[in-house]
Amino acid sequence: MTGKREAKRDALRGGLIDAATTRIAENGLSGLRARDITADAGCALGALYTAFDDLDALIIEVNSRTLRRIDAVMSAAVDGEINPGRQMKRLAAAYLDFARAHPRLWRALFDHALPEGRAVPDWHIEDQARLLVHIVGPLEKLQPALAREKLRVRARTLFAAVHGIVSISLENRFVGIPIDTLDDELDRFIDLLLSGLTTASG
Amino acid sequence: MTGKREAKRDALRGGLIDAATTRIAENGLSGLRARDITADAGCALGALYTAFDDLDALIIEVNSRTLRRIDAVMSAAVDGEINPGRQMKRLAAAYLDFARAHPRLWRALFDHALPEGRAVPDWHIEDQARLLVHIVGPLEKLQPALAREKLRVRARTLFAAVHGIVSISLENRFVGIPIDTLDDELDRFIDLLLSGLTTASG
DNA sequence: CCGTTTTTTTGAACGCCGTTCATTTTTATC
DNA sequence: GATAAAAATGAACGGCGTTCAAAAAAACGG
Repeated sequence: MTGKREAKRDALRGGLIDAATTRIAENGLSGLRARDITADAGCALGALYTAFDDLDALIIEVNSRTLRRIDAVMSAAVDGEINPGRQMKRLAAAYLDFARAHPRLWRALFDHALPEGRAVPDWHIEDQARLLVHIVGPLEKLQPALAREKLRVRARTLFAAVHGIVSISLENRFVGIPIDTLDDELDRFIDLLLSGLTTASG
Repeated sequence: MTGKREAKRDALRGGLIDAATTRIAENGLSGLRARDITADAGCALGALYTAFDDLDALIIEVNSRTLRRIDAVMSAAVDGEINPGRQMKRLAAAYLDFARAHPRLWRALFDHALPEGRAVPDWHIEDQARLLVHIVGPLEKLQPALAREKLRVRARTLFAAVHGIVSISLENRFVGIPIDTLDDELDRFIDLLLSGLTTASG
């Protein structure tokens, strides 16, 4: 029974991730406290540091889960749609929907920054990069001439643009948009991009 | 000499804003400490709280200054250029340039969030909104049919899109772009928007 | 099963942070 | 220059992430 200890350790890690996820979803990243998480998870304060290097490492786990959830809704969004333009629109709408449904988990993805020197683990960068694959699909149908690497960069640019719109809207920066016109506004914006993508050569 | 006290108070406020600005520019918002600021400004720790409600209020002052600086470079960017499309490109380039030249001050604008309940002062919202005016100018030449309110919303959307691209690039999210291709990539993106803006009716 | 060793868990304690407030120092008034 | 009003001071407070000596649990040999 060597696996007994491993299982216990994994259960502890899972419980802590669950507790942290709930706390972030309810109070946001800035309201996250190690003492609250461990109390919710039913373990001692110090236990957190036996399961993770520090609070940042735990947050990265939560964010990784969130990215996988977004990955799933984006996959579902394009399912059954062949037209690349409409795929783009569905992807943007799915992203907006997720952000609106889980604003604090979604914000935690971008609010969390490691202290000065430390680097984000490669596997978590990979979690992020996976989202771009959804954009690359329709994009290469719209711009078949684009080379592989250019395609990745362009996909990131388009994702970033949509993210910026969703982000600044949900944060209510620069005077708020009525929330129900946001869907339309984003849809119009994708139209704008598609119009450019189909006429320009890249 | 009733104004003596006011002058001293203003000098203290100014010194603290200067010190905080330098600290943020060098170490970022997360490395900002009340004790460092007051030491740099040559006053006691408690003095900060006689000049400002709290650290957040001081940060808002720094951010307000930064917004005015961005406002200035955006004004300068369109100066002498009449073509609205080229104005758009210059505005985007100016924004990117500022962000790249002062990354930590620029990031502080978006990283700083007040604790749960508290609202951003109206005058600071106004500082933010002023940036959008620069976009509204060329945009209404490109889409004269757009109504006043729609114009403001659309300007915000375009700003947000550009901001998202700059933001995600400078933070090196989703695998980094070679930094020298970022200018090109942003320029291409504005081309895409312009192509859409001039063909679509909005 | 028990005694012994090894591993894991625990939570009091540490150092650092923003903020406060009794005290001291400076400024204003007569 | 004496007195009153205002402002500046920095030690002290409560709360935070993190550590670590001590306690508890698990593993092992007989």
